[in-house]
Amino acid sequence: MENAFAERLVAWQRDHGRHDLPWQVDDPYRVWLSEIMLQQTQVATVLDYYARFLARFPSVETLAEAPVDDVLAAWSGLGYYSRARNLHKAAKRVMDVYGGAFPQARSELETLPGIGRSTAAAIAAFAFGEREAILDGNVKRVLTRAFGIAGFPGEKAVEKKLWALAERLLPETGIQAYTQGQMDLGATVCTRGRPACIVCPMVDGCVAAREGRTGELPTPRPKKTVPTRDTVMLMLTWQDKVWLERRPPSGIWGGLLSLPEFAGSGAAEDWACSLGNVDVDIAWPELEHVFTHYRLIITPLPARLREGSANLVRDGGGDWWPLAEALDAGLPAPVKRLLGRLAPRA
DNA sequence: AAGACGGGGGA
DNA sequence: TCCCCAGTCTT
Repeated sequence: MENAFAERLVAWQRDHGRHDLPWQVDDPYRVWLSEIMLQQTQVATVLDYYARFLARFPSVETLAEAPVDDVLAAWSGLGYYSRARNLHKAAKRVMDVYGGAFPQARSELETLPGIGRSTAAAIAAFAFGEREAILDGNVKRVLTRAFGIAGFPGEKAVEKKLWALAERLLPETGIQAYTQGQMDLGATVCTRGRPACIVCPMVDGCVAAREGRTGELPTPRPKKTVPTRDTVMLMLTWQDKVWLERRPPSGIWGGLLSLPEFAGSGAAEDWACSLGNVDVDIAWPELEHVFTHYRLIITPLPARLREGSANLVRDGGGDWWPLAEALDAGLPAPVKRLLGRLAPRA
């Protein structure tokens, strides 16, 4: 083999990789089962389930003949239960279409339910020695770091680049050791949190190690657009005072003074008007406040109490605050902004 | 308390 | 074709 990457990896796998995993056997059924279990689950967790599952369903035939509920029961606790349903479907297909013998080609394995490109390649390589590239989370981490590939690997263009690279790096021989080596290196050395670059066989050419970027690579998934919540804040004034309420000690703005909130302007108006002679203004333009986990859209609704029950009560309590005093108290930033706009006319 | 994980299925 | 989701574990 002429590429140093594969050469080093295979040598490392021989000396430091894992050789005693129960699915490192010459049996496509066991290889397949392990690859499905390992899809979203780590080795340590899989070991137990794998042994029990195999005891209950020792062959693709017994699996195919079992009721799907039994399969799900054996899977119970592993999560992602569609994996178990697909496993059962695939077992039936292997029996019906292939007479119980797994197909050998990656392309054909890929047609079975629950088997995508990477899983198909892993089965083809481990069970049949086919020269196929895998691209699971471990490989993505190793490749993005070693070659300094930025951009979220789930993104189409980045993933395409990684697949091309993975195929280019494939050795001519020793596909099992090479494939296992990538998985082992990613799982035990090139880990997400604190990669052990000091013992890594690839550290010499590694872009991330050289440039101190192991913390940035692989590029994390872009933050989900945070959900949006809407609230109406009633800016109720009486003489030169504003009605404020103390927020609960925990949660957002815990313990701060804030304006009373309502789900809609209707609810806010209803409450305000129940207090007596109240003028409700037209709502002010919406105010957006961004938290780490959601966006809050605030509709400020100004209202003035002319006369009536100034000793009003709302659950959670509240008080009339002279505007100047309120502005000095602990207030959420957007509430302070709102009260600031109120001040000139108070 | 949030992100990782591979494939399926819906848009 | 692309994007979002799922269920458990790890950090």
